[in-house]
Amino acid sequence: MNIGEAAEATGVTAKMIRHYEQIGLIKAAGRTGAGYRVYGPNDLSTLSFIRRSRDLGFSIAQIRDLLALWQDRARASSEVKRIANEHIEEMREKMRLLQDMVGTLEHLSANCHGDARPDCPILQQLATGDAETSCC
Amino acid sequence: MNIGEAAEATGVTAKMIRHYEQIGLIKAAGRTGAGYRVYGPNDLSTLSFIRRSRDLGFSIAQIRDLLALWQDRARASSEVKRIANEHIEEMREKMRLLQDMVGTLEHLSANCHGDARPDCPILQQLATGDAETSCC
DNA sequence: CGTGCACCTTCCCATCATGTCAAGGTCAAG
DNA sequence: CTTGACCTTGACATGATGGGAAGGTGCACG
Repeated sequence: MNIGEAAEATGVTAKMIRHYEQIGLIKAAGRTGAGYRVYGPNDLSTLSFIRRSRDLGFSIAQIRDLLALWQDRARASSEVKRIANEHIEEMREKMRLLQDMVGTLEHLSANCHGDARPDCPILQQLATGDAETSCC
Repeated sequence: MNIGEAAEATGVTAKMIRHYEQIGLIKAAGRTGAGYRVYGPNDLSTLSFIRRSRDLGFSIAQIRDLLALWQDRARASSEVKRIANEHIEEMREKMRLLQDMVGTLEHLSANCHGDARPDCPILQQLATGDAETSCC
């Protein structure tokens, strides 16, 4: 199986497959006489695993660990769970930060006329750091 | 005022001030005879404006627009509000994506024993794409 | 006046995951 | 044999930021 077919089958682009090989996330694929990379069912499973991990937002480093655990028959599920929970916490933290920013900006936007006049609490806040519109 | 003092005063690192100058976000600072950049009160205001904008998650491109509006006395606040609302929507979208990932992963994690045994619904899902633990 | 230290300058490289583009080799069908 | 689709490597870009090297400047203290 060529890299293009493997890409099609797993949803990982050919570009990324080569990249993952280069950074050592996956082992180097076999080659034909002409130098084409060749992929078998095992490789496809690994690539699909990576794709699903990325879809869940795991970083390359985390995927590296997950792959190692996946291929370790003596693994403890606690370790997998730890990585997952860590990642959940990271994502929750990102959401918190976004929520804070959205909250502030929503408040400012709500107090902005949004018409042709130039005065605007959003710019006011950005310029001075004063909330001026501490209305509530 | 030196770049270091300006950085201290505004919370924008010297590194980033130079960078913003290079990409044309701020105009080139004046220089002393020796080539040191010099900053005045106006420059500090601009840098603080940028810093607050970044704290609210605006991209450089958006900040460029906001700065232009800020310096335009004939601006319409509707334009500022539009940029802000656009940004709010972007952030909400990011939160939605995160929430989806967190939801899925939480579900998997909740069904993982997290003990010394190797079987683990998280790895199961990553490997096969089957939710196996469609318990509820 | 000299020395040392903190600061400044420019320039290059790294991150992270991904995309784009270019120049050239290979394969299969017509 | 040509054409077109595919493969190869390599370089460069993104966005915002950090790190570091190599060399010049400013100031205070002895």
